[in-house]
Amino acid sequence: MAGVQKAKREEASRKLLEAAVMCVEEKGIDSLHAREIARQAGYSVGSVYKYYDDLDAIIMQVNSVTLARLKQAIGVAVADKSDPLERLNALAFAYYGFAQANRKLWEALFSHRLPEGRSIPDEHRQENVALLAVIGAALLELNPALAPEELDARTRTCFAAVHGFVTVSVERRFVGLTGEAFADEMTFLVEALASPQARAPALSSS
Amino acid sequence: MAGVQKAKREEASRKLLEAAVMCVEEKGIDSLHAREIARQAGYSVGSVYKYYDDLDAIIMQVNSVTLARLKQAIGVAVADKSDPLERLNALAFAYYGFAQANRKLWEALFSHRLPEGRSIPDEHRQENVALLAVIGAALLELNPALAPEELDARTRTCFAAVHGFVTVSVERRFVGLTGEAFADEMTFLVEALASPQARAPALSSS
DNA sequence: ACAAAAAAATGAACAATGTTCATTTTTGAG
DNA sequence: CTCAAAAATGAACATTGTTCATTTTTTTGT
Repeated sequence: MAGVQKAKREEASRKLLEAAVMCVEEKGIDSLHAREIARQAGYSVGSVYKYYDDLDAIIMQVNSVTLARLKQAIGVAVADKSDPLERLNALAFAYYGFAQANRKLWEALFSHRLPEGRSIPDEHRQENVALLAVIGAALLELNPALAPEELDARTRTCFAAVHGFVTVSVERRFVGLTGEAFADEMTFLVEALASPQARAPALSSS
Repeated sequence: MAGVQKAKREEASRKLLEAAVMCVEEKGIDSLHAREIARQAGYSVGSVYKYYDDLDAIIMQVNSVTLARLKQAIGVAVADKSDPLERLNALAFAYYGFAQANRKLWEALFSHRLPEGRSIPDEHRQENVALLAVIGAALLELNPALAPEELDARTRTCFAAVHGFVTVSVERRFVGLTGEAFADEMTFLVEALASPQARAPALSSS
């Protein structure tokens, strides 16, 4: 019966990761503890460290799961939109909807800072690039004259601005906006960002 | 010699807070430890808990200090600008400059989530209101037709969008923009947000 | 000025948690 | 079937937040 070891390895790391995701979903990243992960997965503490270097490594994997789910949610939201502005709007609302519906996972994704030396794994960067590509494509449609570097910069700007808007809304750091006002503002933001060429010329008064 | 106790109390809580601020500045919020605060302040661990309920309480105080400094920096940057758009731009760049120059304090300000039950102290909200007032005033000048609630919502939107742009840039979560491209994008963002009335009418398609 | 009470300060102790590793249990190869 | 390799365990250690009995300092009443 060869192959049992491999199966065990895979099952263990999978179950541990699933348990970690559940922990974060339920109690937030600050309550993610090795012993609790082990307990929920049905293993002992030691096994956690057999499959993951440390808790930071697990958090990164949890964040990968979150990113995959986000990508999925966004893909669905954008799928049937042919108009680029409409697509950007759908994207922004999907982003917000995901953050709202997966608050703790989403917070973990953006609030976790890794210790001094380590940097974000390429896998994460790649996931983000995929997300940015959707924005970039829509912006280019709306704005065919943009040079590649400009498009790239603008894409990041748009993402960052919407990300900030969503963050402030979701985390309720300040008084949040009510449903309708929120939607109006989000739409305003997206339109303001999306179509710079439609703007009146800048004021000449210095 | 009455009054020694009061002086001691004040000195102790001040020194402890100063030590905490230094700890965060140097090593970041995740390395803020009660024993280290006590050591740097010249007290024992117990005294930390005599003057502050727990580390969360200290972090809040540290964040208050940061907010005060931010307010100061912004006030200076905005002081001599009479043109509202120029003022908004200066505000945004000052915000970024502060975040960049006080990275760890700034990260502590926005990455610290308090445990489930507790909420942000009114003092913090007030500090933020002061910041938002500067934005609101400029927006109103640019856009006198805005009703109070609209102005309020728009103010928060503008703050949140710039905040997001600054956050993404400062935290280098994705590839950051270089100096000049950054400044261009920031200016674009501020202008796009500031003058909605100058925009072309929304597309009627759909 | 002195003694007792109140306040300030201490640091040992406890609990929770990240992490390691010697030991035990399970699996694979010959 | 035997034994080496892998998987799994859980005791043990270090760090850290937090508490509290004890000690030191200050105030108050006489």
